[in-house]
Amino acid sequence: MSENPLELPPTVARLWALAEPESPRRGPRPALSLEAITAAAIELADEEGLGALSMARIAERLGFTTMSLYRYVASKDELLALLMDAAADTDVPRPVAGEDWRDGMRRWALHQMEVLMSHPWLLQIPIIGPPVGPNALRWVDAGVAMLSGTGLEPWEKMSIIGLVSSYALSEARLTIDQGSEPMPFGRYLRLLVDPKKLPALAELVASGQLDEPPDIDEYGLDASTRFGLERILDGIQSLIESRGIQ
Amino acid sequence: MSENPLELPPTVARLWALAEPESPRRGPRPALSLEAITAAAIELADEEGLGALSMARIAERLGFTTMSLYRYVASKDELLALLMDAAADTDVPRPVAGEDWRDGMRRWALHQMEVLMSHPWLLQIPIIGPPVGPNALRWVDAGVAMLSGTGLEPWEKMSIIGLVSSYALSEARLTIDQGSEPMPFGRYLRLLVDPKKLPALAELVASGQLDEPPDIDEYGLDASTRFGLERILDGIQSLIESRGIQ
DNA sequence: GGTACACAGTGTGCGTCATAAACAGTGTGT
DNA sequence: ACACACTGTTTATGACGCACACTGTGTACC
Repeated sequence: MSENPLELPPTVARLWALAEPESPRRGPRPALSLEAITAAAIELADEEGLGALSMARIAERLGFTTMSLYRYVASKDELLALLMDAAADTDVPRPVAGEDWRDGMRRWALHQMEVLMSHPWLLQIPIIGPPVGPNALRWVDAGVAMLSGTGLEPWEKMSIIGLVSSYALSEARLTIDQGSEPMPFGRYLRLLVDPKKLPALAELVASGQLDEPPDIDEYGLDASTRFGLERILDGIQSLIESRGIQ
Repeated sequence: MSENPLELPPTVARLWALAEPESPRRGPRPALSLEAITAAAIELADEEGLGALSMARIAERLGFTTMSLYRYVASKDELLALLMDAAADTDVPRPVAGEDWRDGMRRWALHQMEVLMSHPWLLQIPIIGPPVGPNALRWVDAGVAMLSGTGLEPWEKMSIIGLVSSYALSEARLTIDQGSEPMPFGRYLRLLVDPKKLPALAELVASGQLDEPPDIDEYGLDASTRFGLERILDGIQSLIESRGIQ
């Protein structure tokens, strides 16, 4: 493992060292690598979910013993952080000629949800770190690129990236969770909402609209998710227009 | 434990049974209660965080042995679901005369973030269920009440509640996580962003705006969080105005 | 070329965890 | 009076993350 000249926190240093090959050292050649470990872990999680992702199970899948993994990662938490970035190692949506910022941002968000939902276990990882891995920053850069030409301030662009990302994450999580819920939300409401105690909500329930089966699109998302995204994009558009640009 | 005439999933049934006293049964009087268990658990989590929240530690705090808790909850996961709803047992912001929908929604969101941030361990709970507990639905009802008079469709109101809630949750989590991060995000970017690989992001970094210390308000929130919330509210406003109401 | 050293991988064991199952005592129902 | 349902306890299990010591391997140094 290379040195840490930037004095980054250890996990972040390891995230970035992934991209740099090792120089030869004393001792036996490593038969394992961090890449192999993360690949096996992702495969296992994809097949059996986060609950199956123990150090022992990962090591077994690689044909090694549990403790050997600790030569490569400091802890399981560090491995999880590495997995989050590794799972984002996909093609990133880039601006297309003639496409406006809004269509670009929408595409960026939808694609992010798609990636998240292709690894549902990602959504259950109990730790959060800032999105500073190589892949995470590639995604951020692509999102920022979608906003070029909007005339917004740098800090505003960064906030927008955060807003849209967090929406993508929340909605991906919600979509996945609904898939395993024994009862649709609308039915819960119908059974539980007492008009005397919850009058505003009871009115919505009485409309019957909350009972309708979700209208699922080609991304696996429902109308509510699309609606929320458009509201966010409307809000950003409102700000851009107030700047008298575009 | 009372019966389940509505045929709700077990955890949801237990969430709502909290509000109904037990009729006398055979056997010794229970010396424990679900209320006592949840109160002790919240107290322990508030003091020591989610990591300290084992069944053994909760039982010890109550002066009982671990396995006794299982007379009251089916599993630790069920207890966590109950805790999520119990922690939301606070005063709920209600519409105020003369306040418009936008101010109401902002207040609703900010107050939600405040509650979430007062129990940071809530943000780390690895399971998600739909917000169908008694307290969760009280909050939802209050949010819906803020939207009365907007002329929006019931399903649209429900989507907006979801959008604003998920934003509150995301931002509360982000705020808490930043508090324990060894390095500010701006500094990570300055160290890691190579203009050749990440040109759009590098431009933002070069502006210097991402280095500025966060401007924290009385809710403990930064400018970026407030900005994102206003964009969401702008988007909703845009929709309401497009309906020719208000 | 020989020896010291750093390294990779293994084996062992620890403390902690959630929870199954059996047990003992308690209070009601018949 | 006895059967039964209930509360809380005890005992034990399998699983987990990871500390630490050990063995064998390949390089660095003299």
